[in-house]
Amino acid sequence: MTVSRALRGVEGVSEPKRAEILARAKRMHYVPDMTARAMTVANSNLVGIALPTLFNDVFADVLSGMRGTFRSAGYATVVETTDYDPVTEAEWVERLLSWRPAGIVLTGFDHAPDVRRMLTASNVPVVEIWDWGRDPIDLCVGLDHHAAGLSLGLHVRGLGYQRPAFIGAPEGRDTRAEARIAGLAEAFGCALTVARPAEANAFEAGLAGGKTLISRQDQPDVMFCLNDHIAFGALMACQFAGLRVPEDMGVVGFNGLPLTNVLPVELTTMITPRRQMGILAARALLGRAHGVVQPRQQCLVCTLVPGRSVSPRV
Amino acid sequence: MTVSRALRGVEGVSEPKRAEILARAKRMHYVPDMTARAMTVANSNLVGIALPTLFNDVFADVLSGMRGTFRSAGYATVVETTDYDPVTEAEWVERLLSWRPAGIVLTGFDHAPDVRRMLTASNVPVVEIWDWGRDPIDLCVGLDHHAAGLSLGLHVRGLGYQRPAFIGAPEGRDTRAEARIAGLAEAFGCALTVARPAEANAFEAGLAGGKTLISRQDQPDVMFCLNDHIAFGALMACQFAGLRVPEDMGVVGFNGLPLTNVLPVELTTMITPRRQMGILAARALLGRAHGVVQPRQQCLVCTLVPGRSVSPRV
DNA sequence: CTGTTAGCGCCTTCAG
DNA sequence: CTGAAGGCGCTAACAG
Repeated sequence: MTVSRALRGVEGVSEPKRAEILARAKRMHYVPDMTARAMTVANSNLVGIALPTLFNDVFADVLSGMRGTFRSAGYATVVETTDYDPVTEAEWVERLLSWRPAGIVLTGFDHAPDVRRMLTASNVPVVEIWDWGRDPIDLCVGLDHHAAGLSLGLHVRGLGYQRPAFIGAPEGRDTRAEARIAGLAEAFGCALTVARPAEANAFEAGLAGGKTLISRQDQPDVMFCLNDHIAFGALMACQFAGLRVPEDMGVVGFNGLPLTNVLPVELTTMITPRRQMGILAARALLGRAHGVVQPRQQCLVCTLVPGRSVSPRV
Repeated sequence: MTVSRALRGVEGVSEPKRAEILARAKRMHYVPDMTARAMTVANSNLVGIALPTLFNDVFADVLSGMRGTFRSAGYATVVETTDYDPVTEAEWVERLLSWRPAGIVLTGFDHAPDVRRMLTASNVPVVEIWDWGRDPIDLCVGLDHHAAGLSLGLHVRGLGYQRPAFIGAPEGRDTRAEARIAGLAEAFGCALTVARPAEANAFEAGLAGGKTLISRQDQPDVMFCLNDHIAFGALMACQFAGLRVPEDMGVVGFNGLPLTNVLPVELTTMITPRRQMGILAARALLGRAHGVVQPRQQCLVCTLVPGRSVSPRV
């Protein structure tokens, strides 16, 4: 018992004894058993995180922020990628719950029906990230994608563009895109032509989507892209088609990744506070786990970055 | 006890009873407690994976392959990123061991001194990936980076290039680069000019490194890059400097990412079997955990992809 | 096929 | 400040 106290750094052990215990533990390479500890305290220091994908650096940034915060608070993180599939997510949540996690982070609001029930029943703190504005299971730290679309749309429309198009992901794979498209449509006062290339890789999807849109009868004059990777592919599609950017075609990205600092044409995009979102989500979860009342929803601001990939129309 | 057997799907429960148990468990939202199970069997179904980074899609590919294999075998994965820091890795290994993992995957051979001792003492199966050819802790599934460098070097030298340079990561951040550089040097029979830009982001590092090399007195005639992202940055540096690729400057990447299918100049690169490496590493670990004897080292082959970013010199 | 016994390693509670 | 008792939820081993 004294050993347990000493190793945990709890009050109530004399200094000499504590020192001796620590020394011996080190000498015999003693490793405490977290599974046993988790069982007695009925609550581990594990946090589960479900992200749609780790490709393209976007959620890798979010994760990086979260992980740093959790780690310095002494929590271990278990990451799963769902590939935007609610069923995968639900299965993972179920398995994760059996580990008695201290908290769970999910991406977006689109979950399998069971998930909400399982989570509320389990009474584990939950944070939903990235999306914002709908009814969260517990807490939410995200972005207003509709507002982001609206803001981008107003900026670009103000430059004189009139025939907006959107390059996104395959149907149902990312509902944030729908909110963004709605915001853009509101800004332009018209529906957008939407390309949903099937390519799994974002660069290739951008290239394919760009080609599709360029070859349309009613060629758009600006292509909004789901993310910067797709925007790069779209830029290349313009180049291959002999279209000048921004004179013949505008291109707009999303996320403000470092990639955009290296492109041949300075990309108009919107910086998403990914790392900060991770940090705030982690803090919210930790606060919640420690019984501190948290705001139910936090909406982070995005920053428009005007580049040369759109310019005033004549 | 019968419940335990039924829920685990073990032999020796009558069909009606099993059905009833499953139904009741479902109805009452019963979730088995993995911490308790892990404690009794003294071995969880958790696999720990340490990767240097999840940015740039390279290790995300490896991870994707591993995860699929582990998942279908019923194992959960815990991923940590070390940012190429052996100390971070060591701390993580220590924490992980307290969860009694079924296995551990590490990247490369450069570990803190403690790590090897802790792992051999713990008797947990270990696979080291990505690198190859040194003395593994337990098992190894990787690439021969020296051979890859040699092969790329011979190809490019055969085209008539004579002044090779390399754009890599900051000192000590990636020892695989050293092996690759050595292979290149062997192919060219001369030392390479090496740029180690400090930029954290690979695209920006490539741009900065390319600029540095281009502005040198003894300008190289070909730039080998640590990875395709850096190669893209280097391509942009050439474009900004008014150098034609491949006429004035050759550029060579590494990894064969989808990105290379979208570049303005078809990039000469080397495909690394990342996903396959993940799958094989996972299989090796699972086999080991089930007592099947595994080859101590597996070396996967890379595939040279000749592109137009280097061409025969006149 | 079903159930009983015992113990995994730790921590809460309560006595010295 | 230190230790003894008991139990967390599960399963291996052993009866019935």
